[in-house]
Amino acid sequence: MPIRLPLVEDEPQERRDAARNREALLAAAQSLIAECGVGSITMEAVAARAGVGKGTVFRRFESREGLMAAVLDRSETAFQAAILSGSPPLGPGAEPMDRLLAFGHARIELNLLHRALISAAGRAGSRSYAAVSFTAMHVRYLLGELGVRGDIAFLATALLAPLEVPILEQQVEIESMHLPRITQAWDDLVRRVVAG
Amino acid sequence: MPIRLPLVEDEPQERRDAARNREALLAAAQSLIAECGVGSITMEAVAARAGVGKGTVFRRFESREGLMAAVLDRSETAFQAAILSGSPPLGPGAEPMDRLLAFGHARIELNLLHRALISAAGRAGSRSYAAVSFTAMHVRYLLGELGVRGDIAFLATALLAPLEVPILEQQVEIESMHLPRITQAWDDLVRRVVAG
DNA sequence: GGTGAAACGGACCGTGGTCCGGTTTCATTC
DNA sequence: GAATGAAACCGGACCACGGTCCGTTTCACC
Repeated sequence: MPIRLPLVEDEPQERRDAARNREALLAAAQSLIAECGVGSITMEAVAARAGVGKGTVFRRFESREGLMAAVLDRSETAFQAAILSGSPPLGPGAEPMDRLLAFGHARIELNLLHRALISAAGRAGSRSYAAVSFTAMHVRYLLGELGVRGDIAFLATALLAPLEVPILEQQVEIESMHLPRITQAWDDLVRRVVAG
Repeated sequence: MPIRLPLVEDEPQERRDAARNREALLAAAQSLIAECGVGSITMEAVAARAGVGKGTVFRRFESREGLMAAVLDRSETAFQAAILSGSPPLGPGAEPMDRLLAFGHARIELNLLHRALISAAGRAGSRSYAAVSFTAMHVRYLLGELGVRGDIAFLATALLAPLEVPILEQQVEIESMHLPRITQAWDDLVRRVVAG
């Protein structure tokens, strides 16, 4: 029997039933979302499908937003992996400008694809510390590589802000903009910002 | 007795009791918000203070968001008036660039000031058709005056997006940016976009 | 198998939102 | 200026769902 060494990132140690329940809950949530849509699933339904009590759901995920954020996390992780170690131009190896534009296009499509889930995740979701951090850091890094002068942290935020779900939704639904126009206009914005 | 001519903007005619109740509800909401904060007031409390039933609140304002949006509307109207007919540089008379920068600064401060209310108003609030329309139209107009080429509708949105409450909150609370830095960085963004 | 800590579950609560029978208001008519 | 009828409004009981609480059960370790 292996002795459990207390490593650096040794979290408070998740019990086996807890881990099983978390997996069951995530799977239940995912399948229910696929069936009924994000908006019309209830926490009680998720708990029932996972075969646990409602209290357990809130113990694991804090809130509805927390659960949604956890579900969202899977695809978001894949996206991060594509950036960190995927193929160019999204991944490393391409010119910074190409990477930046590729990033924007991917982000737009992803945000539109998961907009219901992202909205439901609210502040716990892509806006959460880790996700914002990663996304913002990546854009900041690319802006740095491009030799952009000025308040890079704010400029990164400014480039990302129009890609956020509420704004994208407004463009698509109220202004009747379509995807090609948005991506093209965003490219133009990037070039203006980079050109300085 | 004056004959009621069917004017162009003749709405379905609000009954006197309905008007009275709407005023009472708005006043009640405003005072309750001032006392307890936006987050902790309930629709029932607003109804009680206004001396009406809960059903009436929802009849008049559709939803919690709708009520918040209605409360917000007052200061928002004043802001619009300041732009349309106030003194420069916010109002007409100044150079377009000065007006644009003044607009941004005012918008930032207003969004931070009313952030709780704006968030509570959600999609029914400053994001609503009329408000977005006005704000976006004004920025588009100024960009046009400045001779900016390109997709002006998108560029206006892109300039406005980083001023939205969730992003502003993120900057202030997580990134620890302070107001002067934000306004200065936004000015820089504007100049880059206008310079093309 | 004993023990303490952690997780479980479902009854319970508060609040946003709906519904519908009763009431008020207002234009019209006399 | 009183009667009238119908549309609009009112109110509070009611519902659904997110979130909490706490007695009970399970787990990991000894």
